[in-house]
Amino acid sequence: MIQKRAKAVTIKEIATHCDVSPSTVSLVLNGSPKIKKSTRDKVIEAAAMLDYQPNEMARSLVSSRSRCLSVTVPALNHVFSDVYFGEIISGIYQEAQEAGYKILLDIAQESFIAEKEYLNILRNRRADGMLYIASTVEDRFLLEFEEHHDPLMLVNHYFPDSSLNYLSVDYKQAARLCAEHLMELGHRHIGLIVGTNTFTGLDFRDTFFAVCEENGLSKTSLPWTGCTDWDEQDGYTAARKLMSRHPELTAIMAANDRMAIGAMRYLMNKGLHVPEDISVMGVDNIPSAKFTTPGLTTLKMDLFEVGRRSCKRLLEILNGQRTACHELLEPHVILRESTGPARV
Amino acid sequence: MIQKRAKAVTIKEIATHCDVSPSTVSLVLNGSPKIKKSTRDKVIEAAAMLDYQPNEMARSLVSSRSRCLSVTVPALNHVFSDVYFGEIISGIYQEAQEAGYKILLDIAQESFIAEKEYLNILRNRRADGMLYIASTVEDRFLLEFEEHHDPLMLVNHYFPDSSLNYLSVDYKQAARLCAEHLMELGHRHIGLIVGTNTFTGLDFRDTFFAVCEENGLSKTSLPWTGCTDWDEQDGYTAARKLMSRHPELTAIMAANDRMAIGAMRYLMNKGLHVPEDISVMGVDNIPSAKFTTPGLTTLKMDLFEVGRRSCKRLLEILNGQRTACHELLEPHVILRESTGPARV
DNA sequence: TAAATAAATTCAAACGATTTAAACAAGCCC
DNA sequence: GGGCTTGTTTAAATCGTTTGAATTTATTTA
Repeated sequence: MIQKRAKAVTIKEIATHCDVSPSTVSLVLNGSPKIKKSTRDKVIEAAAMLDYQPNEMARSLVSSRSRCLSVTVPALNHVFSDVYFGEIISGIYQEAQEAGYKILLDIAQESFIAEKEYLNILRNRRADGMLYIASTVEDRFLLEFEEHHDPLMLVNHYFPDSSLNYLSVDYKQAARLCAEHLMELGHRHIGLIVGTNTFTGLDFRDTFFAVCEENGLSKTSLPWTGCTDWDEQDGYTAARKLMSRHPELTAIMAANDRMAIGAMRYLMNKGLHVPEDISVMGVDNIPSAKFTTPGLTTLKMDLFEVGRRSCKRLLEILNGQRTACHELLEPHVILRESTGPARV
Repeated sequence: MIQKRAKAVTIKEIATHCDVSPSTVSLVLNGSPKIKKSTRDKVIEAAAMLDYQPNEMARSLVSSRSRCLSVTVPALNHVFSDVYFGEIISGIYQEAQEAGYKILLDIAQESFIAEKEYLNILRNRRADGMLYIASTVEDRFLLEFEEHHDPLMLVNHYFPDSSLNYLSVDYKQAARLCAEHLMELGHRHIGLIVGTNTFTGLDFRDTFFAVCEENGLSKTSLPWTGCTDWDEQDGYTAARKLMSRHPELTAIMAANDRMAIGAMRYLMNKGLHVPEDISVMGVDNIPSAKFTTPGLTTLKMDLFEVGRRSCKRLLEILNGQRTACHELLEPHVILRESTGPARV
């Protein structure tokens, strides 16, 4: 037994009330200039009085535009609890809201992929466009969008050798900034903790090593540990692994702040002082990075802006003002207390 | 110039293809038992072959159900970045997804309230029901729902003296557990940091004091500071204020973990040791509470479950299996290292 | 075999808007 | 007064489904 709702005021009722046709009401409500002022006023007043709300379903049906955007995130554990995604979604929301669009949330879990829901959301007109945040290297299904050329935007990641639209922080540049910061402080033995399940993660790793080697560090003084969850626990475990095999390390570079925080926790548990004994650097500049003890040196990626601008670009594509988007944003170093000169 | 999309396969095309009427196709696709097996198979095969996807807009229009739920959060700064909301939303998503519902995101910002968007979302059939997470005491507009009796659920908060549906952690019980834990450790001078812009926050404060006083603590040994953002910065500032006026405090109780983390940061900056010099306790058990140094003693609220169950109840209401919901969940103490015996 | 019943399918009217082309009225010119 | 504009309004088609009533076809019964 489905609960029945009080039926809403329709355009037809306004029409009856004003003694005009439904078409006239529609025209007025859509601001057509060809309706006489007196009629217009009459209709507008009636609409306000009856508290008319256009039925969005009917509207979408005839216009085949739902004024909704789908935001999809990978199926990580409690994914919305991750500030990383939160910042991006906040940015997307702001831009969408200003343009009169609603946000439809989705998680790319098994059934989502198996049943091709990622295609269907656009096909069945639930959403006009799609923003896919931070896929993993396994999300190859996204490549299907290449042939279907639906309005899709990859947010803060990309697929190498594909033509899919993306807007992302420049992770190669990020790696370069991190490497340079640590080397300037005299570090020659740096342990890297990085997620290896994203293309941006792999880019970060490869570029980080390349820049270090350019500056004369040897591969053997650059141990690293890969992981997949990108969370505090990952960082904690990775730090333990690195330190047990390489006690000579004077710095740990984590490819995001949550892992850096986990690593820092491990080091302090072991009685090491940060940064006197060992430096720790993160990436993302999440809000809590400012409130760790010591404060975390990190990279500001402005994920909010990444979200906002991705959404803006997608809307431009939907409006035909643009056909593609391949854009990178610059990160910046945020200096705090967790990095210092290498111990001698 | 709006981009035009390749028009999708409709029920009519399947009909032509199978040489039956559109009605027959619809009936088959909705699993009606009154279609002959041979016809049924023919239609199903054709639908699969043509990769048919029902147009959800058309569907919603005729059924006046959108199979969407609106999730609304208060207009805090970058609200989706807050794990508190993230956990709840994750829980809501899971339940909704299993029931075949989509999630529509909203933020209760100025325009949302001024333009009565909160009513319109349900009126214009964008969503079938609404979940409103953690309102503030100022969100009195929600009371309008009382007379309109739309399917609304307040998630992890409530409005006193209203009949609105809610499902929330029991914050009075939470306050009791916290007070008892600290007093068992011998604390007699406890500073409280709490947001005063929510009813649950006010409940927490009042109950906390009541329990302490029941156990013989005097009001003067229980200073407190109110705030509104519930974040690390709030906790940091509040701790400073408390400690400068009341250096005799041996414990600080923060009404959520983010504020506790901020407070802890302040105390450590001042050279105080937690918990030897002063204990700190939080509420929520957010993931990073486990990775602070020292680990944060807190209350597990299971916000994911709060979200999941709120959504479940709302769906029950929508399905007519239930008419109201007023439910409280029990919190539990999570012992870590940030609380210890009061210094003497 | 005709009539009555059952099963399968189709018709046609919604649902609530938008939009194009047609209708209508008024004013002007010749 | 017929023909032409110009300015307003409206009828009717459309969007893609669902659904109760009507119709067709098949099966059973008398």
